[in-house]
Amino acid sequence: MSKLPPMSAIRAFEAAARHQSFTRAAEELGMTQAAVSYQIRLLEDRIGAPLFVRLPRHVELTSRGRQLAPAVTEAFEALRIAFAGIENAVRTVLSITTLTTFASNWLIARLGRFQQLHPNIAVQIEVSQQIVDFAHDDFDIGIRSGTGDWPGLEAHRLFPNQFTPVCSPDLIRGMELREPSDLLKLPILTPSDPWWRDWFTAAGVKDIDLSDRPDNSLGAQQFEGMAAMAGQGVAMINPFFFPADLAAGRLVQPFDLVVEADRSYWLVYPKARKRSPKIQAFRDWVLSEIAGDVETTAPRVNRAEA
Amino acid sequence: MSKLPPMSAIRAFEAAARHQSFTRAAEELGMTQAAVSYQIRLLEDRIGAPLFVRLPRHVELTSRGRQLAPAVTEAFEALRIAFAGIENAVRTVLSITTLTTFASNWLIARLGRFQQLHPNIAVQIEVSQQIVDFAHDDFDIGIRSGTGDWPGLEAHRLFPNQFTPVCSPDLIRGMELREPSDLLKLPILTPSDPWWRDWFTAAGVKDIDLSDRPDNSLGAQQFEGMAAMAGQGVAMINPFFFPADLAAGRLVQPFDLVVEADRSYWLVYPKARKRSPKIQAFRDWVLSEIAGDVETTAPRVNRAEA
DNA sequence: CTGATCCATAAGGCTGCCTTATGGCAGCCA
DNA sequence: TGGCTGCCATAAGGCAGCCTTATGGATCAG
Repeated sequence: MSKLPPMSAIRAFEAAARHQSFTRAAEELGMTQAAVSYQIRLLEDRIGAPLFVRLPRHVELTSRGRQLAPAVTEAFEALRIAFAGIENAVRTVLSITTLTTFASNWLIARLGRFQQLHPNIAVQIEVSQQIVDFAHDDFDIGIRSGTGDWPGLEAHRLFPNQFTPVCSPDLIRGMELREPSDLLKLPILTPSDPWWRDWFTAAGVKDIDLSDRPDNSLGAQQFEGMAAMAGQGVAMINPFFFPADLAAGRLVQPFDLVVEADRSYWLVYPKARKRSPKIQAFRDWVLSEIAGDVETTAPRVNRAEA
Repeated sequence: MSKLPPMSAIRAFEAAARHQSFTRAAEELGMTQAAVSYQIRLLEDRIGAPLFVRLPRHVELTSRGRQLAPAVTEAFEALRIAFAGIENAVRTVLSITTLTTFASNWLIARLGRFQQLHPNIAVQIEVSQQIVDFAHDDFDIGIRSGTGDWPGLEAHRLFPNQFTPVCSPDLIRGMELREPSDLLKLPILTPSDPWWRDWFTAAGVKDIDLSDRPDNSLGAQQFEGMAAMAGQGVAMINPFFFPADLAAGRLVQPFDLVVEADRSYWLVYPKARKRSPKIQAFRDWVLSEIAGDVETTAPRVNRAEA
């Protein structure tokens, strides 16, 4: 394969051929006329034949120049289109990899507001339970659970991974719930969830056995919460997923006790891409949404056992 | 029009994408792996998104890289083809602009030998009476008449522009030609040629009048010479155009007197292209052909009046 | 004849790019 | 398991390629 002449020279030629003018080409390329003249001279020396005929006050392509110019311009046009496409995609497509829980319980319902704020950003969401490696997969933003120490990643804490039982106020109206164990009198939604055991343990109720209770396994906390609001029972949920319902009283916490894992939800992205406008836009939006959320009451927190 | 990223970076990307390896790309481009890494980093920063995923022991294109690579490779392939075509044409096509006389009386008949010597060089001949400006028209070599002082052009003197009467030996067999004026007893081919007047003047024969003689105006000296060889009369020709015929005696010079203009035939080409192999080949061939020609006798020369 | 325009050329400086050197990482092989 | 190897990242440093500035020539417009 014959080696190409220096790219900068080809580029100068392409612009000069299009404009039929070194001066105009220099303007387009953001350099001086002398530089274009130099580059084209370079290319002509390399090829071994003149590409431009120098006439007073203008230049014309020689026959060889005319032979070369269309192909070169075409190639550059293809490059321009390709890079414009990429740059456009980079600017307007925001790809997010997120945990299922965060997607279904928080993100999906609010994404519309983000899109209204930034109608020119198209959001692509990939839901995945395993933490993706930004070095392996090319995502802009990730939502993940952990302790926040990922090297090379900028991490913003969203909210803790914590749980507390909630139910509809109607379900317990007139009931006297003095102790956590009183909850056992009520229907338990998804009793197989290990958080139930952890919560009762933290509440001082040991060795409860929920195994004989009917288990619906609704799958997403969002559904648990909805079932709870419908008065079907007590759900073990992360209150951060239901700030509005808790604030409005559609859901109530019979006990303040909240059990918290040492892992939190984090929004992360590569440190190197901190300046990307779309990343900033999404990060700022998520953080402001959450700031709005936590204007609900801050519950008492107990740390879960490892 | 969005500005393209630096060409050197695009080039590095193209090679790296093809090889799926920075090291291999560096080899192809004749630089180090570090340089390729630097250039690709540059491009990624410019675009604002990674193009390669760095994995242990190899790299892979990201989705955006995969989107970009084919278009870029295609564009470069087009450039490679275009430049290969030009370089091939420059190497193998030799374009000559030549005076009509030289073409018809000297060059055409001998060109076959040059092509045998250099079968890979295609010769393009443009015949033109006016001197072309190498700055205006893109010729490799010119044959022109003059004094040899053309700025910017390398000039090789081929032979003088000189004339002398010649005829077939049969035409004058048994005749006694003592003085130049004796030629007037013979048929004069193309008596309207001003060289006749000049020659007779140089020979001391003043005020001849050839205007009443039949004028065939054969047009090319080659035809004049052929007519003379056929015994049809005396032709005024440049002996350098008939070295072989004069050497073999098919044409004879009744008088040694040769009239010479102050202009000669020159082979010229731009000084800047002195190193071009095809130009060297043609120049050397022409000069050696002429050196072979002038092994004929050197005639006595008189300078023509201005 | 003067000014404007466009290109060529020379001189000079700077910075962009490349090289060298080193380190990390992971697969490979014994 | 541990050394070896292949591949890439990164830092430091230097050099030359390239660009700018300045000037001149040529031509055209007015």
